[in-house]
Amino acid sequence: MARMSTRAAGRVTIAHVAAEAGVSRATVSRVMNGLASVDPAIGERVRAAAAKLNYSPNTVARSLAIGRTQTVAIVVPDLANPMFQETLRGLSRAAARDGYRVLVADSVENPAEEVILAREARRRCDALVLVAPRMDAEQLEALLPELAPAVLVNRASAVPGIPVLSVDYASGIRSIVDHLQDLGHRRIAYVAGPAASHGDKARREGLSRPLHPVEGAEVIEIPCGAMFEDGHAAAQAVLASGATAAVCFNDLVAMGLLGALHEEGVDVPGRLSVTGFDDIPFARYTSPALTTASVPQTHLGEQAWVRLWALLEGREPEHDVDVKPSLVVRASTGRVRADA
Amino acid sequence: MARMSTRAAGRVTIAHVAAEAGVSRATVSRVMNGLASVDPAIGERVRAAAAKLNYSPNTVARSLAIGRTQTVAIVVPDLANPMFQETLRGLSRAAARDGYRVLVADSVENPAEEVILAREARRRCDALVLVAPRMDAEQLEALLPELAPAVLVNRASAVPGIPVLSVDYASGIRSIVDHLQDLGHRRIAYVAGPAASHGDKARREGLSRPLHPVEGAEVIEIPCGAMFEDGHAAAQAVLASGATAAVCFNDLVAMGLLGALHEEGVDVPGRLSVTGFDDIPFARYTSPALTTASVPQTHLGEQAWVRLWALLEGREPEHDVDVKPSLVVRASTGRVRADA
DNA sequence: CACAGCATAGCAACCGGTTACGCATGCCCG
DNA sequence: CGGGCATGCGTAACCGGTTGCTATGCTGTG
Repeated sequence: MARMSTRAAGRVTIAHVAAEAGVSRATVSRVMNGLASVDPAIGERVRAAAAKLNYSPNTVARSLAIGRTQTVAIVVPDLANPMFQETLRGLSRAAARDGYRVLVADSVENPAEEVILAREARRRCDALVLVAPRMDAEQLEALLPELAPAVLVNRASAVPGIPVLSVDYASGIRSIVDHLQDLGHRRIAYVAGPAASHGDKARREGLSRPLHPVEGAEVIEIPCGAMFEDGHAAAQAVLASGATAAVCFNDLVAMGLLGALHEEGVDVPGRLSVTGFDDIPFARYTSPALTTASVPQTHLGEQAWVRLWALLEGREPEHDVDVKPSLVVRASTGRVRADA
Repeated sequence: MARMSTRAAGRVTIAHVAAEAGVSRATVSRVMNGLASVDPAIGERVRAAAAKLNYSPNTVARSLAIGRTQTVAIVVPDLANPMFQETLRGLSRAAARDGYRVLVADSVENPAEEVILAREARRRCDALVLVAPRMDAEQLEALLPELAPAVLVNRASAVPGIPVLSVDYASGIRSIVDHLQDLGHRRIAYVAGPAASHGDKARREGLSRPLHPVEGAEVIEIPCGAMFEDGHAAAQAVLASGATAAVCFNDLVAMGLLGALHEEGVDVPGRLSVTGFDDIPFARYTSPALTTASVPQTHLGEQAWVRLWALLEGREPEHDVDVKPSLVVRASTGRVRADA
């Protein structure tokens, strides 16, 4: 049985239009692309023929001929994660403004798959945005050159020609810790992320080098993860740690923790202050609203496009970006209690 | 200056491999596609040549030749909305399992743009998933035939050959109202969605035909919207209405409302019960956890793929789906207070 | 031993556009 | 009035694969 396909049975091609208008295919092509040096009268005849036949050019054929697909790919580790969704959205909207479309590939948190996907996605498109916080650094360096033009989001690398958009997690964490210490907190729990992740490593670094060292300050580390459930499950350990504040790996973990604390009847921030990281859209609407460090992920997606666009146009891309997250104080943090 | 492009300077083509292996391009093609009737020895030589030259076939050229792109498009009104993100994720993962990739197009809530986008996206791909809750019904019917193969998500239509995956919003709302009435609520506020949307119309229908009519029951309608801010802004109106329960258009509105109520110090569910709709991943982690009607959007995305896949393979797609949302009772609803 | 029949690889057309090049036409100007 | 040049369109090659048809060589059989 015949497969349904792009090549639908009676699909009208440029040859049909040419015949209808009584000109050559070349002329039709020139008219469709608005190229100069075609007689206005003929141009009109061609447009009329195209309209009559309801012609629209075959994108694939065009791509093959001109060597560009007008499409870029983005590879993310998990489409369920709000951060990557934001990046995708920023990229998609920015690219759309320049007439480009976006192909998504979700590696479902599988680093091995990620390499395959990146290669394959890149081959289908003109350029690639790679978001791979878990990928082994060495493997990444080896992979990057063959992906160009490409940009790397959310982690550092030093491959020439590959723009990097990174987030200064350490500085973000420091501003959070600073804020908590200002409120009098001394014993702080770090509800940690996935051990293998670049982001977790960077956050630890921030914890170990406080901005304004304070007498008697200490950080207790609590192994956790990156999702709601992880935060929810970590509640007991956090409470048992004797900390007066919990600095969570990200907003999802913080929300999971908040949920568990609410179920336990623990007062936030009275008994325990809680902070997140990322400032996902939902962070503003938790109860209490979440204090967090804002990472402008949508903006990173847009900036990724700006750089890809420069590379595609043969221009020099703008300088790399290293965003400093900004502290957003909401209701989930408060002054440490006198009796604590 | 030469543009960077898919056609990189020294890109190795099938002709190079053929030359290297001392065979024709046709033979290389057959080997690469694992077609029968090629001498094992030659097959090995070709594979060796391909490996040596690091050859990988040009996807665009292949697509042109075989008339398939192995890509499907999805058009959504707003990539920031968790519901559409879920659909995208379900689609993307299911399609990936069958070797297909997904192109996304975000109409940014612009119905006019939506039509253009859908046409264009469809032309680049083998098939289309259309999520267009706001699009005018007449326009939709006119558009659908030329999009085939395609499936329509989240709304009804009767164009033959276009599978539909719809959600029975009315039934979902009825189960929520039922639940509230069981808890003793009589005066219920409906915090409404966008007037133009298909979903809002369907929900109203559910409200007007309760499952188990109850003496003295009444519904007060409060105009609102579909986002956090809308729900947040509607808090005063809800409180002023004298209702003991608020049925929100969706989870986002409910979360906005919960946030405002928390700020006002209003006890939920003591003073006011609140329900959402959709059961987005965050609904479980609000405080209090949100009672809502669960719409399996990821599943819809997967089912969309199953049907597209059938159409692409020339098979008869499975019957249409009309999901009945299931009530998920959490902590944001409770028995009406005696003194209310 | 001759010939039918089959397995295998190459030729060439094709997918549907784009574009370098060349030819024909007409205009300007010497 | 003729040469030069600009303009405008068609011819054909090309993008990089796939595939129907055919030619060749080998095997098996009568």
